[in-house]
Amino acid sequence: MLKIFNTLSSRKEEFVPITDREVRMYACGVTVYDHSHLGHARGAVVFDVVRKYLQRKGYVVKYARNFTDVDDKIIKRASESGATWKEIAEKYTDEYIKDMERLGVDRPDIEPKATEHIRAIVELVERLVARGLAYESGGDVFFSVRKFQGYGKLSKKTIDDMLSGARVDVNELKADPLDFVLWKASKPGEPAWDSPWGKGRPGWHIECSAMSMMHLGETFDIHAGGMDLQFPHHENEIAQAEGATGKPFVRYWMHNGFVNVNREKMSKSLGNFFTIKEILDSYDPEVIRFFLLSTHYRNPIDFSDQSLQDGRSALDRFYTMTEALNNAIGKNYKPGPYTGEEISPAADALIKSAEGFLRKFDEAMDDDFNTASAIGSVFETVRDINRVISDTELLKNDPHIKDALAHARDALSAASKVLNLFGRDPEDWFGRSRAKIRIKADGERLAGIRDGLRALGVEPASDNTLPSAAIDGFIADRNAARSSKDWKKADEIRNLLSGMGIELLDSPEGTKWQIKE
RNA sequence: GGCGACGUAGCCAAGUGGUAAGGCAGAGGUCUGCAAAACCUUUAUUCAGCGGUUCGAAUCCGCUCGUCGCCUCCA
Repeated sequence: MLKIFNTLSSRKEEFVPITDREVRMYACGVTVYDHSHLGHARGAVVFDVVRKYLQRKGYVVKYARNFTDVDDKIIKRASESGATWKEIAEKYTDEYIKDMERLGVDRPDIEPKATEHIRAIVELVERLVARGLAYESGGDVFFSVRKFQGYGKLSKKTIDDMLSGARVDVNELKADPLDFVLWKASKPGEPAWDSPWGKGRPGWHIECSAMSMMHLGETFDIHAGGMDLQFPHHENEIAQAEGATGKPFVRYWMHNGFVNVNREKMSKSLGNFFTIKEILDSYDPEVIRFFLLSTHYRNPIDFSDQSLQDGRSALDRFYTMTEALNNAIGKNYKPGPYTGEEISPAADALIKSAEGFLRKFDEAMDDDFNTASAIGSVFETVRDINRVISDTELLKNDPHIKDALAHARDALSAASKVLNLFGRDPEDWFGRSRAKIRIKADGERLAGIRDGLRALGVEPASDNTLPSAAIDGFIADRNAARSSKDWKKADEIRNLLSGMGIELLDSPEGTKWQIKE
């Protein structure tokens, strides 16, 4: 039974969708005025996993995530840079899509943009005006917060709290300081659309109410976003939607925690943010995804190089196992049909472990998408598999062990589809499928490496790269040295490659190499 | 000031009433020309502190301390 922590009730609730086998969900995306940072990535990755897990549970998921492509910050950015607001929005929309793709986030089914839904937005504002919940003032249209029963039910605030909270927006056009804007009159040069109240543009919260209801219906299942969107953004969305329809807007509200830096929220205003692009310069995208999923989505997660490096080591462990497993039973080996014969204890234990793993994985995910716990179970299975493949006698003599290993691999693969982690070919993870190796060194060390390579008969390119194929030659040289017990030369070659970040691994099957970042 | 979250080993992190998952790092061992990996053993008698409820609490209740977030655009 899937349980979801619902912000509305502040507790875990059993998930029951409105329509039997269908789930309609909406996540607040980004305002496209700048590069996206790790914090933005967290929400996208987390809700991507939510979507994939719902699919594993057999639901047909209709998933929408918006782009806010008209907004004060975009306009400001445009006036600073000389580009048009549209160019700014398009540039960062494209960039976000690319970033997310690299992080293994699938495109949502619907990616609505505010500017493409002006008509729906205007209609929603009109409905609110007609119902007496909104009023026009000087070309702006405001929502009358006090007229909406239940304002504050999501963020657990009362009207009094909000007033005593301190800073109230001073705007003489508002009838009440608590009111918020639905439609803004445009100043000359700003983006503008026709409306019953004159030329204007949408306010900050109305687009999400309008677009989600248009694509998913007036009541839908899940609405997600960052913790900081709870108030005022989502509170206002509820007021707008329920004010207009008189129906419940959303069944389950989900909010993800922040990415912190030194225990403080990563944010533009603090200037302590790392863009996805720059982190991808130093880390494999899967490392970032692993890092973001290694903590429960509602807890804060502290960003540091150390955490990322730990994640990389953990993934190394996983893919080392995968490679050994592939060597042991073959990459494409599938278990045969069960013929009814008695199975050896070792094989039986491994099959039970694989089944136990899937059960634990689903239990963890059923418990409000506990990816951290789910990943823990993955590594328990990794150890069980390693235990078996390190026992060469067992591998050789047990007729059932290959099938058992294949079962375990299948179980992991089911989990891998949900997390979109652990699913790559080890060749790719270890960097062997790259065409070129970059020598990460400079100064004297670089010169030393170049000399060493030249001595072995390979001239590095001027951009300090060399073709991956050259490594095989070095390995052959070293193995020739090893067979004549020329340990000194063998070690020289190992050290030379190690100096440029390439590690050689000897095994009975031969020597492999991998890049250690 | 109001509302809320969190505090588990050297680090990261699960665990919401039944006696502390997992990852990283460390130590010893097996294997190995060296190295790496893997495996075995080991690393929290204890879950910020103090009280309380209970046969039993990291888990429930109260208080204290500490950290953070929202209340203003923010994932």
